[in-house]
Amino acid sequence: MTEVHLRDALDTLKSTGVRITPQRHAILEFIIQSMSHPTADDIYKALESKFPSMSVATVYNNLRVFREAGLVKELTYGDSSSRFDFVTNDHYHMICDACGKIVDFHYPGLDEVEHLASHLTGFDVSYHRMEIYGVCPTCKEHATKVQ
Amino acid sequence: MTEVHLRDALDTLKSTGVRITPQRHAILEFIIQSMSHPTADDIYKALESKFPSMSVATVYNNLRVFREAGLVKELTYGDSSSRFDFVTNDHYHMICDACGKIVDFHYPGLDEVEHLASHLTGFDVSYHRMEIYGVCPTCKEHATKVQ
DNA sequence: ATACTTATTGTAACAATTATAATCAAAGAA
DNA sequence: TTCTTTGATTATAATTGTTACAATAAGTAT
Repeated sequence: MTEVHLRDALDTLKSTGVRITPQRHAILEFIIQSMSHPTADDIYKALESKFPSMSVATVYNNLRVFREAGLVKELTYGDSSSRFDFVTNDHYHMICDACGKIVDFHYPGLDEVEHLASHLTGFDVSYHRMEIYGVCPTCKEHATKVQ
Repeated sequence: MTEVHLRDALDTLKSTGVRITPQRHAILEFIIQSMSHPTADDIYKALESKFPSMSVATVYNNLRVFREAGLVKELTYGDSSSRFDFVTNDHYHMICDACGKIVDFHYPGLDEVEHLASHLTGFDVSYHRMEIYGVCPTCKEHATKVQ
């Protein structure tokens, strides 16, 4: 699964004339196989043993390249730094208010909402995103133990 | 309408023991009557004629106070700074990819999605947010003219 | 090989936000 | 009232995520 995604992603890059460097390959691979919506710094730290001389700027540069190619989405929440999510099929995010963990879940597209919104506002809709906030099972358990 | 909201908000603050200073009153009033989801800097600039000596820190401090009291929500998008939205009844945001304008629209709560997500992930849900992206009527018109 | 383009690196700059310390204002107790 | 305490504001320094820039390195094509 991961391999298929990676191969597709590399094809997409190649077809748009973007050179595939070892750094780019590694960053992309990390985002795809990591299920954790990493920050730029997460990626930087995860790869520094493999690429000791890689600059943070390279991570940011390439995240921008990937974003422009439509391969990753940038997620900004209240906390300091952006998280990056590999674009596969439609899914939404469940975010724990206590520990910040992000869990994906799938739901059939909210076409009806998009249509209504478009009708009400006159916008041409391109996409939407949704986040649900709450407390994850682990934090719930912890909270009840603490009491 | 605005006045009612402001009075309610001040009551909420009073009931939680938060002192209502002239700055707080002005910031709250501005957020409520402004329909534009202002940034901290927008608020600071808008009030500097009224409070020439007010510090940016005061704006940030009080936005945090209001957020903790549940009066405002912080919205973070890709762009640099957070926007602040007075909490009234459930609504979502339509955002223009071209000019960044944010337009509210109302939609009956997405209870079904919340329930499914809760069931799938085991989270206790507290709330959700959704943004729809697209191109606003003004930018559409402009784009066609430019061609 | 040579020239040309593109990517990476290292570092400086920037901008939003937060932390800190000092001053100021309000509220309560004596 | 005056004193004391608490909380708010101010001004500024520090922090942090991100971007800009110039120099170097690596590919690509002629």
